[in-house]
Amino acid sequence: MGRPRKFDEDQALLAALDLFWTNGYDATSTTALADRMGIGAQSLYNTFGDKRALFERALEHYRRGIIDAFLAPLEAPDAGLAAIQAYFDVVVTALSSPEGGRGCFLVKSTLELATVDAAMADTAREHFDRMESLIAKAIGRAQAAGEITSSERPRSLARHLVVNAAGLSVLARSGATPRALKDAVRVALGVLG
Amino acid sequence: MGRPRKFDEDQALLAALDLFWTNGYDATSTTALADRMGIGAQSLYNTFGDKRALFERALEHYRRGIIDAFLAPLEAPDAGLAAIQAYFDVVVTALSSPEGGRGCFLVKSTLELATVDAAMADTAREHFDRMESLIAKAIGRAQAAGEITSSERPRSLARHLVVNAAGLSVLARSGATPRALKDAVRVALGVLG
DNA sequence: CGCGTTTTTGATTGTTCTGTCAAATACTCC
DNA sequence: GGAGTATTTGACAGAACAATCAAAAACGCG
Repeated sequence: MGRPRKFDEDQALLAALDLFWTNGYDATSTTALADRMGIGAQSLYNTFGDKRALFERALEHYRRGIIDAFLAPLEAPDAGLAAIQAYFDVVVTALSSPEGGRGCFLVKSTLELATVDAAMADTAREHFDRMESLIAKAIGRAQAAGEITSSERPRSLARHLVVNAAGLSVLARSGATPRALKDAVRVALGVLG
Repeated sequence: MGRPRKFDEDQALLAALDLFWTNGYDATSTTALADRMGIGAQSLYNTFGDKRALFERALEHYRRGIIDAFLAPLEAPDAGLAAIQAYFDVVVTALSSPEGGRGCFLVKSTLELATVDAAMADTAREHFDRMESLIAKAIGRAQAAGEITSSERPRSLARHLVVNAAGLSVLARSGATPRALKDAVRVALGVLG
């Protein structure tokens, strides 16, 4: 039924994510989006609704596709110290890649939109809460296993690590060297003892 | 000579800063700026050049007026551990205020513009380098004085604290509670030993 | 008072923005 | 092969955008 699509929806979504990621929401025009996605304006609106809906689809895609992959080690039911270290290793490696200077898309979007857009603010809070919770659980297990000697509450330590994860994105976007990021992470993880 | 200005330049600049801070560069229209500054469009262009120049004036004002005040304790020639603690105390307090949820204007601007604007990228790098350097010096003094027991290099510890300072802005903007921010800072400063 | 100077005012430029319209096109099902 | 349906195409509407123009207004100075 109907004329078939000439483009792949996921691929177009990835192209949109890429553009939003580099330029931000406001600085990305629907024309530039359609061009980069390789489709016409009407196809964009038919398929994704409007610019805002497209952005949310892209952000959702990022959360499910990229963030979830990063957090995977921490989702394991027996995640402990090694999972935390693995997470930060992967993050620093990603931020050190040629494209890594863009930092985390969710962090960028939060800073651009959270003060004026309730949906974005909710997404941001949800994300950071989830991270804090995952890390806190891993820390609790690691403390029980004696991998971590710090007697701080798991939640406090987790909050510290979440702040560090977010800060890394900012520093990466401001041109910090991979060496500087590694340095910061080593010290940050040092508090676990 | 000539017709006198009806507005105060610094006051107008503060209004512009406030708007850029809340909405970001791209999402702030020149019309909205002129309205908030209480002047006509032509006065804006006469006085500040164009939107971009106005933004840079606002950012400069922020750096000199606000950031410098925050960093003042660290500028003292004998700044040590207490100065570092004082800096983070003030930052957390500011971020916990009603308006603090906006986070640091420089951090926000960096994430919005640094990947597409070389001048902004330079400013960001310069700022974080300066912070790192100031904190590293204070740490060096504190280590010499025995206030800090960590044997990590001052630069590594400083990098860690810079990442934390940046991360606090992100978390504040995403709605983290003052308690969470304090928690994170306490742990972050704990590495100094 | 009137001249030169600077700012304000209000209209207006040309561009870009998001989103839509109508017609042409390409498929499936009957 | 024709009917029905969904997509593409190219043009385009209306609003908002950054920036400018020309004339009126408000001062200091002679």
